[in-house]
Amino acid sequence: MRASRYFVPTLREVPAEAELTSHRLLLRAGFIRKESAGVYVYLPLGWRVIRKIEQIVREETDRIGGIELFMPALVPQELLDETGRSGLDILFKLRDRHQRPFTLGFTHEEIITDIVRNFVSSYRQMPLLLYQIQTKFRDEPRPRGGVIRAREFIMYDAYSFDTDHEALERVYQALRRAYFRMFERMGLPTIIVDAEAGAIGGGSNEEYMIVADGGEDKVLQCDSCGYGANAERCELPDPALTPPVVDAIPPMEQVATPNARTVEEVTAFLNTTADRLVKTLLMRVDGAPVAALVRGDRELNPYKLMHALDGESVEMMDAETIEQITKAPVGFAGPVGLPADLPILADHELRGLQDFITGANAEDAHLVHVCWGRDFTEPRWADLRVAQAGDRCARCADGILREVRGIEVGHIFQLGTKYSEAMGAQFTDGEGNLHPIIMGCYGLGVSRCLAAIVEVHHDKDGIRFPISVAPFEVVLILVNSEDEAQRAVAERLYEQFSQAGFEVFYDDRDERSGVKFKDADLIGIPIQVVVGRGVQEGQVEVRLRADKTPEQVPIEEAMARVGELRQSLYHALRPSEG
RNA sequence: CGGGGCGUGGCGCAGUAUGGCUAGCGCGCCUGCUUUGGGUGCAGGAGGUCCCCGGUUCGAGUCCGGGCGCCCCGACCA
Repeated sequence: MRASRYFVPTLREVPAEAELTSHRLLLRAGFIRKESAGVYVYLPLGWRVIRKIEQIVREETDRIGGIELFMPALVPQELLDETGRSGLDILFKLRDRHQRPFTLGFTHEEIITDIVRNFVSSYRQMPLLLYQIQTKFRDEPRPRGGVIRAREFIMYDAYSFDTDHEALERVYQALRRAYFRMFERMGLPTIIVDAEAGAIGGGSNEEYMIVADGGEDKVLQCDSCGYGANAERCELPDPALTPPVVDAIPPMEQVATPNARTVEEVTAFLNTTADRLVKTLLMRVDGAPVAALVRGDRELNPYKLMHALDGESVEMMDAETIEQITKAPVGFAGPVGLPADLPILADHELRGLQDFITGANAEDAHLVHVCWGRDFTEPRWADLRVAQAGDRCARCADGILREVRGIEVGHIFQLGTKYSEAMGAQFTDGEGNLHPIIMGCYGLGVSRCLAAIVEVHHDKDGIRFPISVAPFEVVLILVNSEDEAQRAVAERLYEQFSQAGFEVFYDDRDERSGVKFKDADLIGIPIQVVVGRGVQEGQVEVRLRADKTPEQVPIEEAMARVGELRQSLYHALRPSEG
């Protein structure tokens, strides 16, 4: 491709809207352009990268027997009604001329299940692994970081259909390995972590994370066994604390704490520390009220509460109900004197704590010297609090968790029968009995990968693309476009490289060399061939974007040398397993 | 949804407090000359509903009211 006839709108100055490195570079290098909040144009260079990512994902899925199809972006709302997802607040909704409601596809479990329930009815038709690469629409509350979190984005989504859980486990593991291969080929170093399923639901699921400061997710990782989990999921071990002896503890007493509601206010007023305090959070799990207790300096993980009760949804209780149940304004709830039928769960860390302070269920009052077992029924113990850096690992004896930021680039789920049961997708087994199909789903953010790649591979001058996903493999820079000798050599090399099947971007523009060098570095094409004054001695310069150490090469050997470099760059990105 | 910030040629910004003539600057763009190994220099030029609507005023980019859009932090998140 000749730069003089291509479309690369690079910018010298960074648009004020961009904060994140990858966002700034993608805008400056002319890869993307914002159309609206979270809505982007992929300009020619950006689109080439997207297509390379797609191709890698295709190859790796096809390799394990995946079959590509393409589903509509317009999803009839009644399909989502079947699974109860039509009310999600992130849906873009619209109506056709007959007022029939539609949703723009935010993920495609319902569509694929609809297809499968109509065409798959026998165990002989499975296993089946279908996938697509398509635009997804989600009306995110807060789009962020360019294409990191967009409202319209490109996603790969695969769906597996099997007759039993062993087969699901097999295909899940196959995808799990295929994902690692995909990310390695893109030059993305990922870690895999346990995760929450969110609105997808189903059974076990894992996320692929790129460790990067710009990441949105908090990830905890064990320094010893490597166990990793999204902070919203991360298990903590039961510290198995021995309860203190209650005999010597003074009787429970109510003290006035005027206007002291928050942990900070109460501890300041009573001149104590937050770890002497027990927070009582009133929640609803599947709509049913429940009280959750965590130490004053800890944070409740609502998902853990939900899982402890085998629930499917969790929310904070509204203020009105709280006041009804505690007979006090919000901020003074405590476990003592709550209705007998209200379940109370406590974080197992609290087992080692007696003689604590807690809300009195009365306005402007707290209780001190409170003991469970003595002053209220012993609660049910569970892992309820949010994990944080420094906590012990739940999976090994002596590991300590550390915290990193991560960009979620993939998420794989064992769905089980959640969708097949809701939508009546059944098959007949060898004995003629009907069963719900066992499903899995597997998502990968294609456009988010573009941002993640830049987030990982850049320096002060611009992007440094791994060759596998670079918009072009080689940039050919004609230093002085007025110099006939240089131009002749560059034209000849361009011709040869193109003939030989290299993806070459030939900067033949009538610009000063500085402009071309700056642009080449910004755009990040991995191999640079500079045709400059060296042509007088019959030489051109070959160098890598990554280190820019120049190498003088005779013109007639340039292509062979570039070929070697190209091969070694691809070689470095070959997948290590599977 | 809560908090903060912003909206002026393609990009980055000044001007707004204290209303006043043809709305400025840098980059980019066009023309000519110049320069040609890291965003050259000089000269000339084009390009603007000052986010929108309404109001106050002799006069509004600037003041008042309402709305819209965008960014960041948090909540949320597939």
